Amino acid sequence: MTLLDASLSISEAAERTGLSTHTLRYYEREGLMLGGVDRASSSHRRYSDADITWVTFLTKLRSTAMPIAKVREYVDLVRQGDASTPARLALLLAHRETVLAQLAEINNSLAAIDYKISTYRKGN
Amino acid sequence: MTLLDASLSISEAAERTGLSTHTLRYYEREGLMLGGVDRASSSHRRYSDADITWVTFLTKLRSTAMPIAKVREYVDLVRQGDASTPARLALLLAHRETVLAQLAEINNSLAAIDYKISTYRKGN
DNA sequence: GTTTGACTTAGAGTGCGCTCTAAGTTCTAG
DNA sequence: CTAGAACTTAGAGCGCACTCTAAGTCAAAC
Repeated sequence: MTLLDASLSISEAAERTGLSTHTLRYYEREGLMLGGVDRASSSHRRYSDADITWVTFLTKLRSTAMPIAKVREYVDLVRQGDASTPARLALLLAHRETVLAQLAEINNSLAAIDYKISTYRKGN
Repeated sequence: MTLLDASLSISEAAERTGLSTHTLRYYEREGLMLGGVDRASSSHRRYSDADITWVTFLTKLRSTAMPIAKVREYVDLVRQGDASTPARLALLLAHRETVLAQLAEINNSLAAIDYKISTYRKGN
């Protein structure tokens, strides 16, 4: 098996993505990897650049509170090939709206917190 | 018992705060109410304006991902009276930093999602 | 070649924040 | 006065996203 490509062990992949090895395996079990992750020596995982790129994007979806189930929907669309591009676009646009709503709510709450901070600074 | 004050039943309080009655009772059990909630007829809860104001602020803390345990810390400080004002200020300022970090991360992820959206629009 | 540590699996366990249930009590409308 | 809705409690249950465990296999260094 050539290791000349940029493939990584699971612990290296964990380090590069900021996830734990447990979480990487969990995501794979949950069907969140686009294709199967390659195996070296027919057992240890080898993460390709494409795998890392995908996991990185996946963490962007997760960090904007996309549920695992919706990530899986997206993955299923990707697996269906080019024909699903409009559906993927629609899914991401819908998610974008929920992210904007999140941001609005957090900013709104932050304003209330800042107001309270200002009252404490003034000495109540 | 006078009902001339603006006190609300738990279902009215739920409606005004956007929480469920279950959640309002849960918060109370968890020690997140500043004082005990008044009781009418020695059993049913009556929420005062101050209670509603507090619950509203509490939801701002929660919607910015402050854990229940930290909200309780804040509540405990409030119960200690004016002497705890500096500690409360410090707690809120620290939380403010985590909120700013949250916002930065979400915005960063949103940029990646927007980029992906743009590739789908261009036809990959 | 053997040790040490990283890897494998299936499945159990955890922490958080609710959410619901059951059995009983109280309020309100007619 | 009575029916039905809303309330009470203590405690069990749930959904999500991990996180860990156990028992075993594999690999890199000596």
